[in-house]
Amino acid sequence: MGRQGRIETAEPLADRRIEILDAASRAFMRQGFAATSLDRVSDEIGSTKGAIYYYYRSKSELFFAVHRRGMELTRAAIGPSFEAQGSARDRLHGMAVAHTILIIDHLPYLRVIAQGLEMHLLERTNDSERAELADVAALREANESLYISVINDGVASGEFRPVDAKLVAKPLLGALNWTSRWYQPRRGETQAAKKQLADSIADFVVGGLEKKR
Amino acid sequence: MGRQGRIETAEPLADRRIEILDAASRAFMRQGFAATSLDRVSDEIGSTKGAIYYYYRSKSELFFAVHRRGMELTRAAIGPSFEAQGSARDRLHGMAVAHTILIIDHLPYLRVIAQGLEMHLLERTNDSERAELADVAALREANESLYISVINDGVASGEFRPVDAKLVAKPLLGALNWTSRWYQPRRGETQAAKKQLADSIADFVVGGLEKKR
DNA sequence: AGAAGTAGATACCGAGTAGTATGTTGATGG
DNA sequence: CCATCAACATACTACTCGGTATCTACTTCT
Repeated sequence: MGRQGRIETAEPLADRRIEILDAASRAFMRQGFAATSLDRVSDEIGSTKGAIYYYYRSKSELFFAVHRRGMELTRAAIGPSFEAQGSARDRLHGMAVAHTILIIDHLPYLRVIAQGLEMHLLERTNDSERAELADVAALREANESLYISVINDGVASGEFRPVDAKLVAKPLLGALNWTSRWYQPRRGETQAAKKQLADSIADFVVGGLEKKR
Repeated sequence: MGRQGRIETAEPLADRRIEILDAASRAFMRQGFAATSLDRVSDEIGSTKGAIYYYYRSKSELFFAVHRRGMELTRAAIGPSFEAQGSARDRLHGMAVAHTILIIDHLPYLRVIAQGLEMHLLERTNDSERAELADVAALREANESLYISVINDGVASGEFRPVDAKLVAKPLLGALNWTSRWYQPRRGETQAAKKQLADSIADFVVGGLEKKR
């Protein structure tokens, strides 16, 4: 078969597209969407705006692509623990640990998606942008629904207090996502140190649901 | 005594300044700092840029003023429960409830401060702005330290698990602040409904600290 | 070698906007 | 009733930045 000249249906994002996304995520993380110029994004990879516009049709499309990738990374990180066998408590704990370590390891993407899609994008926007926005929002909700589901499992099994899962998922995700706001990368931080941090946070969110007695 | 002609030493922010701040907080909430033009802020009060520049020297100064007011509102909201007599558990619960209700009732300010001072303001900034930024950051830390303090009280009294208070305060505040991101004002929401929501969230964060046993 | 496509670079335009300089109006005090 | 000042409004400037139109170097296929 040799090399594939065709694009796979899964379309694994060409290297250059990822390089641009990485640069964009760093720039958006530091300055936010509105304050980031495409010139600065392209500077980040020693290139010019032309390179970006070759791969993305607009600034918003680039922004959405960063969000999409962040959501997909999140889904990939928490999925395994969600699907694992075991108690709801352990599954949730695993999800929270994986989520937190993901934030540490991919801070730019995760901080950008934690900032949220700024709302002015919702206002004056064309159809294709509106569709992409709905799409990204769906990915976000899909990830949230994994948490809701495991919370409900824990309530059903009696491991957790009887809570409104949809409601409690909000502060739970807040506790996790907040990490992207305060965490500052430490040079040479060991994997064990990351794990310890993630465990602390996971203990906190799981504890918020467990029965007392 | 009649009406006071003098400004109090505490300088309770003249009405017009608050009106401008309210408008600015709404605009910044919707569009973020960079994407909000001062023309739009002044439109919000049926005025023009001139009015804003009469009271504030720059867009950043206005932004800082919104932050400052948000921090002060927060401090005023959580202070009483913090200083109350009683168990650490109850004090923390009271702080979390008050904090959440504050978010609901003053969403624009609280969402703006939850978004954080965008970092590009830190970069190319003059001395006075740098000073204001440090000032607002100090207010934020002061509020956080109230939470840290009550967590430590609970650990000392044995009510809470032995945790690193400074670390655990992060997800705790994340759980609370996140409310400003997902909460959408409900017309005619009763005080009881607000309280119920706030209780759920407070239960969650307190539960994250209590001993299971 | 030539043709055609790929992967950008460069130059430019028009819209939006922070900040400023100056004009205007109503109230106040003498 | 005039001068002054507070509280803005208006007009303008300088600059940034998204988007586009055009140009160029390199590669691949024939």
